[in-house]
Parts: sequence; structure tokens; C-alpha cells
Amino acid sequence: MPVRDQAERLRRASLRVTPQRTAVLHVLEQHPHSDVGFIARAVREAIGAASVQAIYNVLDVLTEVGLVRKFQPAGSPGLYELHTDANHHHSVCRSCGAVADVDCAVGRRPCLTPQATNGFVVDEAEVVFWGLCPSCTNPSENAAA
Amino acid sequence: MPVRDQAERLRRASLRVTPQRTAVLHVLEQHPHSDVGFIARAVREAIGAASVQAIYNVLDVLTEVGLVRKFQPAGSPGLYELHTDANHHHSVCRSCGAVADVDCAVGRRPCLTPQATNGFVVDEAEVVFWGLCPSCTNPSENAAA
DNA sequence: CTTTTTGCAAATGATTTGCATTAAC
DNA sequence: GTTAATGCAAATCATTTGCAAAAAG
Repeated sequence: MPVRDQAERLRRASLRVTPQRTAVLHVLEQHPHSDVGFIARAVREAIGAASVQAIYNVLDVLTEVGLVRKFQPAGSPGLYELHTDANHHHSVCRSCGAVADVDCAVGRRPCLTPQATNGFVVDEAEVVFWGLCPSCTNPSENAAA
Repeated sequence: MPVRDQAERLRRASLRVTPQRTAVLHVLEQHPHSDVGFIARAVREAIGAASVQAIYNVLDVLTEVGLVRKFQPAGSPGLYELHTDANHHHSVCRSCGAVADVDCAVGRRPCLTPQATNGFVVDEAEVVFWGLCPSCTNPSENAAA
């Protein structure tokens, strides 16, 4: 998606259009599940320079307005992805840390309707599947770890 | 549960019985979902002294042998609880951070059987319900925040 | 007595904060 | 021109690592 469209997304969210912001959106579009370090490096390649703190600022703002979703599997730094309407969860490989999208297990948002919550009002259910990715399960068959 | 029983649990797991370990088990029994800082303080009250690193050591070992379960909601430090057979998940209040146990949403471990995982072998499904606890939902009715 | 565990200190890594400078509108 | 965003530096917090001293079996 061209820069112009990223800018349009920002304007629609009443955000100023800066090179850092369009670059971050661009990176996340191509590399979902990225951490701040990766995003910073990719943004620098794209626009020359960008401080880590600026990336944090950008990601915080984009997350606030709902353009980006942050999630953080235990032990990992925060990972970011573009926010889409599709309700999906994540699988995380215990061996190599690879993250993949997983459609919600049962029918329609099953985990959003727990049985007994004792008055707790749920607004989001976060599901993480831990296990081994195909590469780590069959090292021989799959060279790319 | 008296110290003697905690010691018994440790022996059954082929672990040496130390004051720190029995104290940690004791604290977790009374205060599930505790972080390292809280546990360290409680252990010190119980046995006089204990370094933070010793607590980390103890928790790591207990987690390895399965006596303790660690989980880490995004943004929180690691939280620990005694490992029980009951398959349960957690709710976390966005306002006050309160953590509570929640029974699994649908029938039998629904989230352990995602539809399309593309060869990913799931060994655990972790579910976190985000929202507002009763106290934060109705501040007036519930004084204890 | 041998091995494991603890205690202490320092290092690491992610993230946050404050403020002057710069860029967007 | 105003206001918001960036860059830089330093601080904070959770967690890890290495090694000597102490304790468990």
C-alpha cells in the first residue's frame, strides 16, 4: 500500500502525517508481529533516521486510535500488528519464537463469553497458543527455522 | 497448609527442602497471582531474609517441576500461582490490575483445538480476559477497589 | 563430604520520562 | 504562528548472570 494511503489512514484518525508514522504503518503492513527494535531498523532504512523513542511514541499513538494492535506473549517484548476487523489470535513457538495468526477456535468469538465471571465485564479475550511451529517440529523436512 | 506438607511436596519433586522454598509455596497458597516483589516481601516476613534473586531461583525451579505456574499478562511483571489440575484462565482488570481465575469458556478446553494451525503443534492455550472488575465497574456499590 | 542453593553485585533489555528542537497544519 | 511530534539523554523496572559463601542431604 502506497504511502499516500497510509497518510489517509492517519488523517482519518485525526493524526498529523509524519514520515515516521507512515513508515511504521508501512513496516507493519509488510511485517506483522514486529517488535520495536525491528520496526526501528526498518523505519531507518526507509526514511534515513528515527529514534527508538519516536517509534515508541508512534506505536503508542497508533495503538490508542486503534490503527495498531499491541500484544505481548510472556517473555517477549511487545509485538505490533495492523489492527484488522478479523478476530484472530496467535500461536507462539516455544522453540524459535515464531508468531502466526490463528483463527478463533470455535465458531464466533467463543472466549468472549466465559461462564462465571462474577461481575467482571469482559471487553476482550486474548488467546495465545503455545507449542512448536512446523519448522521446529520437523527440523529435517523444513530447513527454514 | 503447614510447612511440613510444603516440604513433602518438594521432596516428592526431588527438590531439596529449604526455608525459602517452603516459604514461597506457603505465600503462593495464600496469595495466588503474586509477583516477585510481593513474594519476596512476604517471604522475608516469614523467614527473616531472602534475596530477590533467591526468589527468582526458587520460582524458576518450582515452575520447572510443575509445582508452580507462571503467567504474564501484557505489561505486567510475571505472576505466579500454585499449579492445580483445574484448567482455568485469568481475567485482568484494565483499571486496577486485579487478577481472578476464570473457568474455561466453552465445554472442554475449547481453545486447545484451534481450527487451522498449519502444522503448529499446540501444547497449551493461554486465555486472558481483559475488562473491568466489579469494583471498577461500580465504584459506588463496591468500596474496596 | 558433595552437590545444590543462596546471597550479593553488576549487567542487560525493554520501556518511560522530561525537555529542547523541529516539523505539521 | 500554534500546536503537536521528534530526538536525545537519563532514569526506571523486571529479569538474568557469575561467582563465592552457606546449607541440604
